[in-house]
Amino acid sequence: MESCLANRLSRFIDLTDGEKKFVRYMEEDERDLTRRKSIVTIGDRVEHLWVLKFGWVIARSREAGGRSSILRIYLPGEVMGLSEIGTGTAIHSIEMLTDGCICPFPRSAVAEMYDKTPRLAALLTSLGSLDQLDLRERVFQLARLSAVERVSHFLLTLQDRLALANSGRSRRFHLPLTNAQIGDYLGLTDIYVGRILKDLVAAGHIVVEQRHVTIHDAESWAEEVGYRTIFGRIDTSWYPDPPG
Amino acid sequence: MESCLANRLSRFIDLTDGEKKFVRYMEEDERDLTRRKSIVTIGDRVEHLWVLKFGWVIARSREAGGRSSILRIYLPGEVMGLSEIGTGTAIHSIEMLTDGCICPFPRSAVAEMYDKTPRLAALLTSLGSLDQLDLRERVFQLARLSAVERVSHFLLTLQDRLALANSGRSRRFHLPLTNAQIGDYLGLTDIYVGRILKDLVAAGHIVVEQRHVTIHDAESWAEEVGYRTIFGRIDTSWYPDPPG
DNA sequence: CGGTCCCTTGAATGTGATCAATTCGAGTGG
DNA sequence: CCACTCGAATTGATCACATTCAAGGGACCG
Repeated sequence: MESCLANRLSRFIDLTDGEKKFVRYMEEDERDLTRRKSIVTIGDRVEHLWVLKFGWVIARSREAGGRSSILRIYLPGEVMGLSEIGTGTAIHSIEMLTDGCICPFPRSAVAEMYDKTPRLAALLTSLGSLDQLDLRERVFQLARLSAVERVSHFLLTLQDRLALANSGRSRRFHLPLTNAQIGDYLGLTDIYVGRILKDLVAAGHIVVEQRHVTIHDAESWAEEVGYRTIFGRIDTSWYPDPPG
Repeated sequence: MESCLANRLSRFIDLTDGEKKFVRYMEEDERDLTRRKSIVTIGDRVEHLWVLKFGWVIARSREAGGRSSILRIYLPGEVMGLSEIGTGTAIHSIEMLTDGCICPFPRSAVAEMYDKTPRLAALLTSLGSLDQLDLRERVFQLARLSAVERVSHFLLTLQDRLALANSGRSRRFHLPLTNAQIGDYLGLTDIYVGRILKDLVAAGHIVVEQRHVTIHDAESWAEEVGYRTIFGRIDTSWYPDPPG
């Protein structure tokens, strides 16, 4: 099974042959992109969704006054473009954070899904709903958590998400973001992010070397900063039966 | 047409008879609720979606340390529960902000929609996508805007959203939120919200009396604080054809 | 009348931003 | 092998936006 989407979706439901075929069709097209390469520019019409095969991708808002923030970090296996499907126009940009590979498939394929593979359609709806939960958590964090808490939650969440992507939690992971980008994600300045990371290292929570982070005791750290994972399983009980 | 959902959906597509019937079925059940009445408590299983017929509703996150924030304000005609559909479990609470009326319909009805009224399913997907856009904008605002800008954007956005709900923009509207609640929505303290509102009044942007706000010159104010509406139309071009 | 809820005002405090200078490191070209 | 550059991390000093704490006032309601 070389399909990373099938791989990911299989965590939730056992795909039928028809569904597998459809997934393959969605991943038919494949594009390798290099770091900083733009996928969507603000104002673009968006006629596709994308599966991110590997690499990291960010969605960013740019606004007046040079202020902008990173709205979403996409990890391998995730579906990109769900927030643009409604309007068909990008109000945020999407670009490669690292080298990587994406599989575009037309938005109209979603219409087909309703008919041919309704469970996949339901799954896509569920993924959109998870994106909403993540955004809500971020709203809370930005609104009510201190800078230290935000950085801590950020790293702990990343560890959890990477565990999902790589099917296996590891204490050490690659973090291809600059301090400035972390700041854009968390609503902080690059300088302050640097100071906080230094403090966290001093406190013995993490080790940082060459864009790699090692988390020492995730459990107790999570406890300390009030972090709890939100990646509960998807509930498929309401899904329609697979055809055939 | 007394159905507010049908009313709302009709802004996007002309409903067929079959679709109208389905919408009516979704709104069959109807519950009047009073202010502060809880609809969903954190941890609840969520087997329904709801259409808000009238009144205001808020989704709130509660966390350790008494800190919490308001994640979503639902206005009449909007669909509630889209962020819970994926996990089937509430990690945020939902409660009435004012007296109002909601129409619950089972999540399983969505599965039916894929088959019977795929365009409604697509519309629901689109609505979820709009919710994402709104959340993304809020992430940006919380991350990068000053308190004055946040309050300004908040009021201007509300005016735009109410215009959609009431089909008609008006300079004056009811704002059933306390300063503390506005603060929970914007990541500020009640006290500072009060000060800012006072400043905005002094600057001649708004008038506030008895929980009612009048916006003087929305255009120039929006210009001044860099606000732009994100409520672009829904793009239905990819929707499947209606059956029959 | 007391009680609750909400808004208001003032003064002090602190978290995180801002500004500016330096250091570090990887890559490049001589 | 050594200069050079460019991007990023670091450090110190200062500043300000928003919070916190505390007290008082107004509206509503039993």
